[in-house]
This record gives sequence, structure tokens and C-alpha cells, in this order.
Amino acid sequence: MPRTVTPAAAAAPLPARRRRKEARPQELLDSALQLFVEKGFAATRSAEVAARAGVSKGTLYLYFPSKEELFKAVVRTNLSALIAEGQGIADSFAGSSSELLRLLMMRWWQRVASTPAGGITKIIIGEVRNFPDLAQFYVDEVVVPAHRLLSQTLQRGIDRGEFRPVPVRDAVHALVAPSIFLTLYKHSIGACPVRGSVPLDAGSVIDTQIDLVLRGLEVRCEPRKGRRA
Amino acid sequence: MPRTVTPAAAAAPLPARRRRKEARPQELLDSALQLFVEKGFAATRSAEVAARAGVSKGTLYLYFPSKEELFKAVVRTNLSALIAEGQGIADSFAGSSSELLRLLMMRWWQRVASTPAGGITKIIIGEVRNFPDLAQFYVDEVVVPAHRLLSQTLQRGIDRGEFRPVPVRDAVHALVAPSIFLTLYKHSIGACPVRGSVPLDAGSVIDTQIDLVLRGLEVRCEPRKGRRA
Amino acid sequence: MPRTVTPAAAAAPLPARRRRKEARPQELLDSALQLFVEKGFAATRSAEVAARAGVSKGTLYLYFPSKEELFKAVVRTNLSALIAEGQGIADSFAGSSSELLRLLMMRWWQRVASTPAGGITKIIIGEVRNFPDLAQFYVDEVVVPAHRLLSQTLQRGIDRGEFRPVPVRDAVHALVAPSIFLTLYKHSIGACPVRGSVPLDAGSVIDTQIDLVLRGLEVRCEPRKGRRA
Amino acid sequence: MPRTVTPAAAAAPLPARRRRKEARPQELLDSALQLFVEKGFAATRSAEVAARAGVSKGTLYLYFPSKEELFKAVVRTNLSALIAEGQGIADSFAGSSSELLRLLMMRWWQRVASTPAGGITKIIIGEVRNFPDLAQFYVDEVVVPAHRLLSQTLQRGIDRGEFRPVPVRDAVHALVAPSIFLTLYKHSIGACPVRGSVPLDAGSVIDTQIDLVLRGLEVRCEPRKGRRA
DNA sequence: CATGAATGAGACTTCATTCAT
DNA sequence: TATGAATGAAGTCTCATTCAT
Repeated sequence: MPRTVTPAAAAAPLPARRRRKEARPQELLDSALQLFVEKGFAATRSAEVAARAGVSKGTLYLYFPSKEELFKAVVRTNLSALIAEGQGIADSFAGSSSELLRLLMMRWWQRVASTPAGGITKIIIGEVRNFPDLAQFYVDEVVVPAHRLLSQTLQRGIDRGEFRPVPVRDAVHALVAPSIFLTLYKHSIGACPVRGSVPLDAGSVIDTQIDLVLRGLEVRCEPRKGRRA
Repeated sequence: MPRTVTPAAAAAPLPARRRRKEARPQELLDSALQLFVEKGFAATRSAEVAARAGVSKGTLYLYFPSKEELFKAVVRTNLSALIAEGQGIADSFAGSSSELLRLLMMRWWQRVASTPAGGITKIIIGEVRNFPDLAQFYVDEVVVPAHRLLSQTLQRGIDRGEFRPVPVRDAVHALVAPSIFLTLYKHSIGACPVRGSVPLDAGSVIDTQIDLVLRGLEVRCEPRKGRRA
Repeated sequence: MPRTVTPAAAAAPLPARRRRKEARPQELLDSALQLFVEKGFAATRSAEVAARAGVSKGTLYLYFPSKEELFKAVVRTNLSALIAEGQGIADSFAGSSSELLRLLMMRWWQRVASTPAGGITKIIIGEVRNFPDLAQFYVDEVVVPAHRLLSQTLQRGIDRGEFRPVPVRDAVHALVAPSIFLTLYKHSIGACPVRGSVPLDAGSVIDTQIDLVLRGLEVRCEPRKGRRA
Repeated sequence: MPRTVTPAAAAAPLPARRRRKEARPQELLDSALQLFVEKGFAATRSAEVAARAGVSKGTLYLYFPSKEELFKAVVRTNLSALIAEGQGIADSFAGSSSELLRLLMMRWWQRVASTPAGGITKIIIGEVRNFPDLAQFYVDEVVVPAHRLLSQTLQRGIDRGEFRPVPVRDAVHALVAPSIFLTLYKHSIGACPVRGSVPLDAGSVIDTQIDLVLRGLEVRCEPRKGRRA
């Protein structure tokens, strides 16, 4: 046995202990996201976050100084990054504004609404009033940047004559509300084993929503001519 | 025998004590609604509900066997009644479906969204998963009846050729989502003293929403050509 | 059995529940004093204070909002009252200042130094720096009033020609230090089962102290004449 | 075989690493003294002791097997040595006992009371009862030797007719108490930012103390008559 | 009917000490 | 030697609910 086994060290995989250390924060963030979404912020026990990440209570506090900071880290990891990315796309987009709008909303859908991250909104809605610090944090980190991104997109469409000149702020609201609401629903009643509830299919909801906002509900055009005449 | 317990009191106008007694449940429900909306279900202290209603902790439990039952009573008092009333209006409405839609939404706005009752949704969203009984209760008592009412109204419009034949369920969703979302926002971040937040004006939001859903966002139709020329 | 047992209620002793309620604070204060003196402030477990008073943890917090407030109440009950009383005596004392001094010190000895209350000083000495609020509280509530009382007494003796005109502040210090120090010792090393320690007998210490401070250590008088000549 | 471990290092001037290593214990002792005095024994975090000494937590435990042993080492380093030195002085002193007394007290003042070492007494007073081992240790190491030194000095004064024949043990107590008490005060309330506290100036306190103990407070002796006349 | 004292399980967070690296 | 990640017991304080009065 010439021990040809090249010393493991050669490949220089981080020593086990250190490898764990570097993975810990992410493991904890994942575990925290799951639990926060499941139970909410206040009702999530820090001990359970630790347990689900496979570490002891103390270890959690080695990486995050408090439950509140843990939550902030979860938000930053899961939402802030995505918004910044969307802003990047919008800044260099060349196609029509309808296409950009669809693209942004689809991305949000795929990356947030369809993942546990979508549940963060539920937490904020339900608990900011009990944790005032989180309110300012979430507005700065998520609400304002996201609203800015969509406002710019609508304004672009209006400026280029693609959209009617609607009030931008309210239109953004009308645009995102159904998706966010759907996400909220999914992570609250939708996650409960109730009978008789109203099922909501994400794909169809979003298609209808985009179609509706872009084209409207009323049968128009020809009749309109008359009205307009 | 001589127990001539002054039966006078019986005939007399209710003595203060008795009058109080009969008003108690409503006073407790009001106090509970306020606090549940402010702090959420779990974070509301039953002692504070009692205190705000001017009674002792024990008295609260005299009228409602638990915090959960108290919450259910709050929902029944504030939402179930209103929905039934809306259904009554719809059943006998003679005008156009657009008008009916506007009417129903305006009523909801005035009677729920503009009052503390609007905050109930926030509580459900944020906490049903921690109180499974409430999920079934809320679906039966609120979600299903409300959805039925709006579905019927949209279907009526489609049947009468007033609306495009959109997928009803999803359209209902697109219709109510912004209003509900606005209410959620108002009772969460909107109730926090944050700076830089996105202000939402109820009146303008609802107008834009109705306009958008009915008429759409895009500049369309052939007639457009003419307008553009 | 004519049940002549006059209804206990006739004597109208407070109903058991209420009688307990009124006794609770004092029971808790006694228990707290004992434990604080035994273990110090930080090391005293609120659960143990409650247990020693025969109630549950929760009950303690029904009467005192925090461990710190509990401690303040202990100080007020055991020290502030006594100092005020001493001030009353001094204000109306007619004898010699030596007698007044002896009287005040004897009272302090009997009411504080010889009781668990004497241990409070130990707590302050050992822990104020970790509980900054307590520092100001103790100075206002104990240090300043006590120092004022003794300063006045010394000054009275000087004014009446009974005492040499010594620097009052420092003399007060020299006067109280041994007694306080003795108390500290008693509640620290003196309370430990050590061998070979220096035993201190209260009675003899205080006699020596008063004698020493009043008459001094040096053999004087005649020899002095020579020195003075 | 070729392991010609450069023995050069052996002869070379101590490499930085080794020099650090040898300084470690003292650096840790200094850091520990500061922190123990600041926060007390129990409230001092071993991690902070290590950090202030510029090493890791693990390293601290390399030199001292536990926090308690670290504390003992601090006491030995800072107090035991000084007392032995004072004993040496007393053994060979030729002047008057008053002078010797003044000398010893001044030395104690300069070497202990005026340095962080003075705070050790505070720790003992406040916490021995929670750490029974420390009680015996401190009595053996500090209390008994210090008391022996001062007892001998007083007895010497009495034997030589310089002092009145007072009870030695109690007189020693009266002698040291104010100084120790002053030190305690300085490291407790005196170190807190309180307003209205009683300021104590070391120099004036010690002068008054010595003067008082040696000469007494009362105006006495026959000669007095003359002075009064 | 009404009160409010009492309970006790349970939450977040800290820290001395260990041990793999 | 030196490090610092990991542990888990322990401590303060909260609160829904009960029940003697």
C-alpha cells in the first residue's frame, strides 16, 4: 500500500470544522426562512431554527445576535438581492414595456412567489406593528426599491406611448397586489387543510391578471366608438 | 317567605348594573377587534381586552370561553353580516353589472376597509397557520361567501354580454386583491411610523383599480389607429 | 350540636385570599432580603425568592415588576425608613453630642448591622457598577441622608465645644467606616466556614471604635503639656 | 532523518512568538484584574479577559485551568507579595510606632488603594459567599497576614508605652476599616456617574483617620481647662 | 355575575468550558 | 501552542386560564 492516496489536504478541502462554519449561516438562514414562513416571526422559536439547521441553540446566536437580526438577514438574502437584479434587467432592457413588465413579474413569480421567500410578505403584514424596527427596515430594503422598479417600467410604457397615461403609483399597486395577495393566500389559508376553500392556480392567476390589467375587463372598441362619437 | 324582594326593579328601567351587563359582550367585542387588529391574535393579551372594555379578566371568560372563541365572535359580528347583506343586494339588483360591481366594492370599502374590521384580514393572513381551527372557520364564514357573491356578479356581466368572457375565478381574484391588499397594507406597514414609505390613497387606488380592471392598461383596438393619426 | 360555633366571619377576619394578598409583599421582601444578602443581587434567582416566600414565580412579578424594583423596595423598607427615624431623633435631642452619637450608632447597630438588613451594603458595594440605576438610587435614598444625619451631629458637637474642630466629612467617614466594614465582613468572609479567620465581636468592636474616635489612641495629656510648652 | 529542524532559532534572540508566549500569563493577569475589579468575579466573561489580553478564549484556559484559579493568581500577584514586604519593613523598623503605623498605611495606600489592586477587596466582599473556596484562600493569603502585621505594630506601641493599652484586635480593625472602606467606595459607588454623592478625598481621609485614631475626637484632659479659660 | 390573585410552562438569550483542527 | 466553533444548562420575565371569594 504505497499510500498513493494523495494527501487529502492536497485537494485542500477546508477542514471539516471550518467547512461547517462557512456553511452554517446559510443553513441557519434556510431553516429560519422555512420556520418564519410557517409560523410567523414571534411564534418561531429560535431553538427550533437551530434544531432544524442541526445545531444547538447557542450556535444560532454565534451567527446572528438576535432573532430580529436573523429575520433581517433572511429578508436581505431572499428579497433585496432579487430586486436589485430586476432593476439591472430593467435598466438595460430594449424590448416593449409590456414585455418588460411580463418579464419582471414572471421573474418575481419564479424566484419569490413560487419559493418559500414568498412567505416573507406574510410575516411583514402580520407582525410589523409589533416589531417597529422591522417596519422601517422592510420599507427601506424592499418596499421602496420594488416600487421604484415597477414605477419606472410603467412610466417607460407611458412615455413611449405603449400604455395609457394612468396614475403610475396606483397602477403599480393594482399590478402587484394580486400577485402578492396570492402569495399571502398561499402561505396562510392556502397552507391550511381546509375544505371548500377557493383554490388558486398561480399560472392562471397571473395570466389573467396581466391580461386584465393590460386589456381590461369591459368589451370595448367598436362599442366605444359609438360612446366616443 | 317575607322575601319581598322588591320586584320593583323588574319593572323599573334597567338598573345600571343590568344595563352594563347586557352591553358587556359588545363592549368586549369592540375592545377585542381594536386590539386584535393592532397587535394580532397571539400578541393580544386577554387582560388588555378586558381592561379596555372596563371589566376584569375573569369577566371576559364569563362571556367567551377562550381567546379563540372571542376572535370567532369578532369575525361573525364584523364580516359575516356584511357579506350576507351584499348578497341580498346582488340578488335583487337590476342595473348593469359594472354598476353592481362598483356598488359592491364601494360598500365593502365603506363598511370594512375603512373601519377596524378591515384589519381582520391581516390577522387571518398572519396567523391562521398557527391556529388551524380558525382556518376552516374563516373559509366557511368569509372566504367562500364573499367569493360566491363576486363570482355571481362577474358571471352575470359575462352572461349579459357586458364583460369579456374572462376566467371568473381569477378575475374575482384580480378584482378584490388590490382592495384587500390595500387594507392589509394600511393595517401593517401603513400603521407604522416609517419614513419614505409608499403612501396609498384609498380613493385613488380604488378608482384606478376599477378603471384598470374594466378598461385595461394598453392602448388598443383598431379605433386606436384613428386616435393616433 | 347546636352549632354554636359563632360563624368565624363574625370576627370579620379578612377572607383568606385577601389576607394572603396583603401579606404577600412583605413576605416577598423578607425572602428577597435574605437571598440578596446571601447570594448578592445578580446571583439571586427570582424563582428562589418566590419559592422561599411560598409562592410561584409568576406571583413575584405580580407585586414587583422586575428584580431591580424588588431590590429597591427592599432598600426602602429596610434602610430609608431607619435613617428618617434617626434624623427625627437627632432633631429633637437635648443631651450631649457624645451621647447622641452613641445613641445613633447604637440604633444603627441594633436595627441594621445586627439584622439581615446590614447585608444590603455588601450588595451595593459588590454590584452597583453592573447596575448603574441602583447607584443613583442608593446614593439618593441612603448615602446622602445618612451622611447628612451624622454630619449634623458632629457639627453640633463642634459648635457646642464638645468636640475638637475636625474636618466633618472625613470624621464622619472615620466614624462609620468601621461599623460598615464590620457589617460587610460579617456578611462576606464572616459568613463563610473558614478556619483561622479573624473573629470580630460586634460589641467589643463598636465600643473600641467609639472610644478610639472620641479619645484617641495616643497617651496624651501630661506629656502633651511638655510638647506644647 | 533529514529533519534538520533549524536549531538556529534556539540560539537566536527569542522569536516574537516565544516572547509573546512568555508574557502571556502576566498580560492575562492584568486584563483579569481590570475586568474583575470593573465587573466582579461572576460577571466577568472569560472571553473578555482573553480578548483584552489579545488572545483567544482557548489560550486563557491553557494558562489557567478555570476562572477561579485565574482569580487566585490575580490575588497572589497583587496582594500577597505586598503584605510580605510590609512585614519585612516592620521587622526591622527602629522608629516610633506612630511612625511605623503611618509608614505601613501609606505604603498600603500607594501600592494597593491607589491601584486597581484595591478593587480586589470589593470582589471578595461581594462574592465570597458564592465561591466558598475563595473564602479560605483569601483568609489564608491576605486577611491573616495583614492582620498579623498591624497587630504586631500596635502591640509594639503599647509595649513601648507609646499607645494606650487598647484592645489590639479591635483597634486594628478601627485602623484599617476606613481605608479599606474608602477603597471599596471608590470601586463601587465612587466609580458610578451619580450626582449628589459624597466625595471622598483619599489624602484628607487618611490624614483625618490617623489623626483621629491617634488623638481622638473629644476635647479632654486637664490642660483643656486652661485652653477653655 | 364579577373579581383578580395565583399558577407554571415556556420564550429568548448568555457563557464557562471543551476539543477538533 | 493557539484557536474559536460548539454546546446546553440556566436565568428573567410573560400570560392564558382558573377559582375562591
